[in-house]
Amino acid sequence: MHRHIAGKAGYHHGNLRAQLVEASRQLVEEKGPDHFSVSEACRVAGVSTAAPYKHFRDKADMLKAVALGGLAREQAQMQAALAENSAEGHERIKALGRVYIRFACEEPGVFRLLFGSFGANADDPELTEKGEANYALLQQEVMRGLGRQTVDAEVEKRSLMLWSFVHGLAFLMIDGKVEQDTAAGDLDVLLDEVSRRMMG
Amino acid sequence: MHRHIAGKAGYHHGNLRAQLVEASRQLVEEKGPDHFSVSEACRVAGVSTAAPYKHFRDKADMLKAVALGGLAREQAQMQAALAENSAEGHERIKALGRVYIRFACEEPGVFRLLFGSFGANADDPELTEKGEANYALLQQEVMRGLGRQTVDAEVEKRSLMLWSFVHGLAFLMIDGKVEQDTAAGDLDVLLDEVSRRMMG
DNA sequence: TGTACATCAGTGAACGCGCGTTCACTGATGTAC
DNA sequence: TGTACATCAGTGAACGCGCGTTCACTGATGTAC
Repeated sequence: MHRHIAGKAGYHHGNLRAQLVEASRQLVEEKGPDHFSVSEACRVAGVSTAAPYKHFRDKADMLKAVALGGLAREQAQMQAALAENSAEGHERIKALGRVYIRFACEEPGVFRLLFGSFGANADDPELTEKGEANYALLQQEVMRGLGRQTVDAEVEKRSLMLWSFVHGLAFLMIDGKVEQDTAAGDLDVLLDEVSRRMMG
Repeated sequence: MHRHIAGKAGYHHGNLRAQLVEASRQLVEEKGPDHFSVSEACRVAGVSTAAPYKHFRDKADMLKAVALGGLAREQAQMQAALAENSAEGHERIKALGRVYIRFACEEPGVFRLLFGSFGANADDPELTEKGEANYALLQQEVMRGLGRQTVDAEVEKRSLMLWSFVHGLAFLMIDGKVEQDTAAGDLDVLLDEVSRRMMG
């Protein structure tokens, strides 16, 4: 039996796919989605460079798995935030914004991966679907907040305004254009003010 | 005399630096800032791969030149927009937003280059300075719009809200999350509504 | 005006590197008898 | 329970590639006399 890394169990450990995804996630986080390499993921997972091709079509397919994981975590965090905030619609929208920003700051590499086509996953239908599902959570809250029954043009407009704001702020923060610490204290104030102005 | 490409004039044409920057700009636009390579820029400029090192320290230095060009164009466009809009403060802020979005859509590669550290130019003081100078143009208009004399905390907050919005929208558009065509028609409506809500 | 010379922007070949992917293989596993 | 065998997840070596950068060089230019 070969041992390379704690948690690996030799030839047939039946776990390699998950382990490669985790190694890839770490690397995407450490070095950014560009600079991710299959070879390095193999090194981290303690496996030969040919091993991934038993589980993934190619490099893009590995990155897609990492992206799907990110979207799943984001969704879970959004749903948790909504579960904790059975309160007023306005608070629920703020909570979603906080999750979006927090996710970007905690996983900037994966957050970047979700945007900008790395490995030609730009138009992958599965990723698009999951991404839109997460966005739909915001749209639902905006709909409720405006007292509408359907996602009409007005709901879409308000949702886009809110998304653009948190998306831009998230990128400015992880790109170092806005101090994360400074914004951390003011973040609540900012989110409160923006969501009020956008939903009012 | 050797001729490789129209516009080049052989051994000492005295123009190579500018020509390499232009070739690099084209490539950054075509392939994105990641995927930019010195070798390819040399091919486009019709010059040996060693030539750039007479004009640039390294790859990062070439990208920095492209970024500076981008910031200069952005600044020029912002100033032109302000010159055309001697009107109400609100209109001037909208005009700046339009420029920001238009620049991102016309030069998505360069726009990306200006954010996210490509070639470790993240904290280059010259780039930071020019970037902040452009942002200062927005802050000035916000200051005027609010009737303030100085860039105080409130001005900074409103400016950041506006920047975040256009920045996020710009990225969502160039990343294909929001239809550029759809948004093009609605863009004015969107900018109008947001700037009103943010400045009101 | 003509010549010797210093300058320096270019060349072209080479370097070492890490990459994504393929290949024939090997050995652990589960199943049928 | 023991054995033969099919399966298939792993190996390790190799491939061709494009990259960033360095090197000794070369030839065009401008200047001093």
